[in-house]
Amino acid sequence: MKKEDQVLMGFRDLYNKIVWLNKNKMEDSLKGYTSSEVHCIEYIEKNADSNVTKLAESFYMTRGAISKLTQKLIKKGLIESYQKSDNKKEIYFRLTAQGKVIDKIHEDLHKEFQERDKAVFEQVTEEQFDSMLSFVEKYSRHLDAVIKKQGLDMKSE
Amino acid sequence: MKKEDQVLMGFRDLYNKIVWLNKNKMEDSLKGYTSSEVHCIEYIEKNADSNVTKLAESFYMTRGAISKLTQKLIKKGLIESYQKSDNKKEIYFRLTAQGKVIDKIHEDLHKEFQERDKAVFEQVTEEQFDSMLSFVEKYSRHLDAVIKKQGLDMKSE
DNA sequence: TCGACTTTGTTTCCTTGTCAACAAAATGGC
DNA sequence: GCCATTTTGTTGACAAGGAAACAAAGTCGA
Repeated sequence: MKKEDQVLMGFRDLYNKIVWLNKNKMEDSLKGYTSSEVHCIEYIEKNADSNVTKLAESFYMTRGAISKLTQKLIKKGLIESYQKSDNKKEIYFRLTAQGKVIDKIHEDLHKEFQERDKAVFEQVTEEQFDSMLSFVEKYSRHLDAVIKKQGLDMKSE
Repeated sequence: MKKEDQVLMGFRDLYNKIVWLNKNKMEDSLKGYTSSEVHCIEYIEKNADSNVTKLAESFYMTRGAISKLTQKLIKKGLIESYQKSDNKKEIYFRLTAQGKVIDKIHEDLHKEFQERDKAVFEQVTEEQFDSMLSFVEKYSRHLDAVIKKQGLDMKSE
């Protein structure tokens, strides 16, 4: 097998493992909240004026799904929506006090994960970090270009 | 932000992007087949005597989900099940001729993806490949240990 | 060998997300 | 300014996957 395949498959397996493990741990610690809900809360806290469309693009999900998710979070009292005086279409979100509590717990959990994996990262040299970061950025930019090109292609079909 | 966070978030975003892009392309080329179905076919072709449990573990999905998925693939005539004379419990899968056709198309598509991303991988040195592979392997083994430990912990609860 | 425990696959109910159609607001060319 | 187009968020029908309960087969210690 080619090394690029090994890398991609290795990443896939590693990523799935991390997601599975952290999801289990999180839904165990934050009972009553799914990992989707918590990630949504995290994003809203970190990004001012986030709305359905931005959340959907960031999570590679449909607007429909995000719309339902945010409505649920509003019903649960974790986020609230607001609008700006010069735009009656876009609807933005921010955390409520209760939402901030959840975000804080999630943040602590995140630190716990870091602690759990510290041994692995301690072995990584600065050069390795930079090398991986540069790879990720290059690849990501490349795919953005592909997506952009494809977007144009789709219109012409 | 710490570099380890940058790396992890970079990988997460990159991975989501790849999955989204390839999924779209695949379900466009292989109309009538979802990416889950195709991945299931791929796994069965590559792993002799695969069964529901092995598929579930490999995909980090429940056995229930895989059970339904394989039943659908059997109905579609893409895979068939068989048993061994000394075990009346385990049920294995293999591809039918039609399944192999789909697998072949998927394989070609995979080569197309490689071609699409060739430019990125050409810039990666042998050392970078090895460094990333070693990181992935170390991290993966570390998480396996965590999962194993957690498994024991759960029993004791 | 027998009975308790484990493993394997299936089923039912429920949640989550997609798809496609839609309404309302914003935008842009003329 | 007006009308066609685009953007934004929502909805309902549907499909995919998870959780839990289950039956049937296998395993293993006494």
